[in-house]
Amino acid sequence: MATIKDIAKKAGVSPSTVSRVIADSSRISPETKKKVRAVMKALNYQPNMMARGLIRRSSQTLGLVLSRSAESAFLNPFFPEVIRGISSVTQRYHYHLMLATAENHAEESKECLKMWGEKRVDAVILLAARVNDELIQSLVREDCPFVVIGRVPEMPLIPSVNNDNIQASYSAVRHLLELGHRRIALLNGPEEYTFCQDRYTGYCIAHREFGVEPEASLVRNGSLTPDDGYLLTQSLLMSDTPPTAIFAVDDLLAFGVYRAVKENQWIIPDDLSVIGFNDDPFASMIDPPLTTIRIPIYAMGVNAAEIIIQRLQDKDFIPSQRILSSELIPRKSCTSIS
Amino acid sequence: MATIKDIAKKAGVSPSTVSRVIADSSRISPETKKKVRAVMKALNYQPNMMARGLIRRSSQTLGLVLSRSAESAFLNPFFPEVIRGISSVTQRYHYHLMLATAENHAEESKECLKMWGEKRVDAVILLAARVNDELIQSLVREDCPFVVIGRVPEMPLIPSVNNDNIQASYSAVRHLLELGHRRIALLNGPEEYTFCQDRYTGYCIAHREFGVEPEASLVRNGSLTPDDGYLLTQSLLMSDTPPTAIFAVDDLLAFGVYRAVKENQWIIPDDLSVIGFNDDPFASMIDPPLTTIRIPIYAMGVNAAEIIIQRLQDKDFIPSQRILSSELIPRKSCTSIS
DNA sequence: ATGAAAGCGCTAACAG
DNA sequence: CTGTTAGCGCTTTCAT
Repeated sequence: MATIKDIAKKAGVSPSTVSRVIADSSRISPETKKKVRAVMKALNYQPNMMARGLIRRSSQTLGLVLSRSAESAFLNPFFPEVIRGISSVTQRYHYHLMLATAENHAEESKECLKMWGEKRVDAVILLAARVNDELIQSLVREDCPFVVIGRVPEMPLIPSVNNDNIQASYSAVRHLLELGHRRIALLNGPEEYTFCQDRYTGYCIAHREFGVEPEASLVRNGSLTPDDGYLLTQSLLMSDTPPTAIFAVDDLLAFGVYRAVKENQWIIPDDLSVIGFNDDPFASMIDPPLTTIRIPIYAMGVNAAEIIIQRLQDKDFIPSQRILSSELIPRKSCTSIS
Repeated sequence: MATIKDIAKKAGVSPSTVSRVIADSSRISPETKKKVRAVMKALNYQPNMMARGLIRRSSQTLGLVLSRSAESAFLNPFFPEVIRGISSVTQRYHYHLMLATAENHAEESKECLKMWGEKRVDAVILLAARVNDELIQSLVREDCPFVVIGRVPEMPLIPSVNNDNIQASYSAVRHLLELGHRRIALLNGPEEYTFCQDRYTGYCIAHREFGVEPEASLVRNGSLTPDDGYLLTQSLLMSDTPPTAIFAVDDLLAFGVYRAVKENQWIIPDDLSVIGFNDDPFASMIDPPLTTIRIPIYAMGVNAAEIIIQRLQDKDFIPSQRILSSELIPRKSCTSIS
């Protein structure tokens, strides 16, 4: 492996000159540059990032932290898509991406802090389904630049990117209310997830706007799985006054709804309108195609990476909290009430 | 940030002693160790990996390379799952994982070679849907340790992990043949993907074993999408002698088959038996539940990481080619021919 | 059992 | 415009 010294010797200059050529310093004569670059090419020289990073105190690397819980929560489309978004930016800025996975919250924090402490990364991106206050505190304390994808405590200004869960949920429920529905069930995920809290909030706001008081018995929590969607729907349909519509905070839950409905010989949308969330690939394939909400996952990755890289380059860049808007995708699973 | 010198000073020893304590050298007295460790804890010391890596010539990092094309090919479950498998191993061995994504083959190779050339990674794992001979050659030439997930040229012994595509495809088709089917269509993916070639091979072997010559008109290629599954099936069903069974090399294709069949008022499995591949989460949710093949994605990640880390630790460890077996998951989409 | 010194490959004053 | 020098934080002979 050729080092800067090898290049220097072969080109008949000093190592510092080579270093300056690498940095494309303006105080090196064009001829020298050309000569040095020729040698670099000939020897297939590539700077050693450990040496360079050591002195520059930068690894040009971003860490992405996702706990096992986040993986299962955000499930399918989220994970690859957000990474694609992040990568597109890291590539553009010649940054790199390091992944830290963990089985649980404690591990997650440990891994993350370690990456930073060992100087493997210049900053981290947190994929946070729930508020991991402890980690956030530590990161702040240790002076590690970071950005959160998800909702964060509002008081201290923590850079973050999120989709508009409240607004999105509001539009879904409003859509149902406008179709005349008044008994709208909410199939929600675990309460500790911030996006579930937010989607619940949107559900309530829409109701109040239409002068309808949200009914506690119509709000159910479960895990974000088809099985729980199925179970929850079963019990809902069995009740004395079943809902005429269901808003599921995840398409996977909605798929469970479909199964329960079919088993009860009901028809979607005639007997029950359904809206999901996420626009899972299967949402358009199921019968009838599921009305759902599409969130800008790729863009969230892009924004998160941009925020943090900007923060890294401008020392006094003020990182923002960005909220990206989602989109209601109307398909065939909703109808107006007769 | 505390350095080894700070620790040394505070503990009243030399830097080299601290270094030995970190390495848990046997030639340091227990008391000294205890004392030094106490100081390390007090100052929250963490070794700087750039410095350590520079001298040890190792980043303790694995690179994972996946091209844009691979992402869309392996689609959904593959990506997160294989990463989970890899991570479980990297964590165990205190390695780290760096991701390199790219928009195309050329970029992919460039990024990969760069990670290695700059010494950001000690080795790389290739997620290869098609043989990228050029990259493999370069890696060999540059002496970069690597392992491929997918099929590789057999001649030079390249460490790799793959699932048994031929065998898996063979069992699926054999299953159909045993049920009495003789006109079995193959919905295949792009021919350049090695796994598609292999699944075609398995298809042929099963046929020959049953004394049936595979019929060219029953073999169709498309992209691995529901849309192409739909289109291909349409044309198949329209033909004079439609198949009685379809083997789709990906569940996504199979979902398209379902749509076409339904549109033609046929019934699965009564009028047409269907087998998919991958055991996508939806395979069990669709109606009727899809018989499919489950491949050990997580285990493939584990094996790939293990092979390469072993290779890194034992200089003369001979890396193997491992083929992991898949499993036919019988559900409700197949029946014997009347 | 511990310390001193050299150096991994690079950058960045400081000279000239 | 270019070279010399001094480290970045760590490991590792080589002494003692």
